[in-house]
Amino acid sequence: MARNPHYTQIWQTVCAIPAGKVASYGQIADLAGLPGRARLVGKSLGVAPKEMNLPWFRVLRSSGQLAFAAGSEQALNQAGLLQEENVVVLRNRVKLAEFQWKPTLDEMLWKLNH
DNA sequence: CTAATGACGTATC
DNA sequence: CGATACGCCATTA
Repeated sequence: MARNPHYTQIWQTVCAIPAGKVASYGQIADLAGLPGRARLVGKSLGVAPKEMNLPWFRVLRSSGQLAFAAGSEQALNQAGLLQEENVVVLRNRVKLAEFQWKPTLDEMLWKLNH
């Protein structure tokens, strides 16, 4: 992997997002113990090896918009993957009020125990 | 070392 | 809601 600053921690957090739910970059950064490093989360996903089956598509902007430009390959791909998990995507954005992941203590503990 | 960059976020207008 | 500006920070040039 491209060195190892905090990428592993971020990947782990992303993996903890349950199917059918989404999280924002800032939220992931925060949960990973890296407040203010939302951009680093994006970079981490960019360099993440596909072999680990990372649910990168469950990560979007704080506004609910997909991280990619509407109409782009990646955006359409992401939207499709999300809808496979019952997540509604309209105009390249997701209704956070309904689908944003709210980590519970059990899930946090599971991640820590991992 | 300095400058630019980016799958971001918040505040303004 | 859209367009800008600025802040953040690891990484790259």
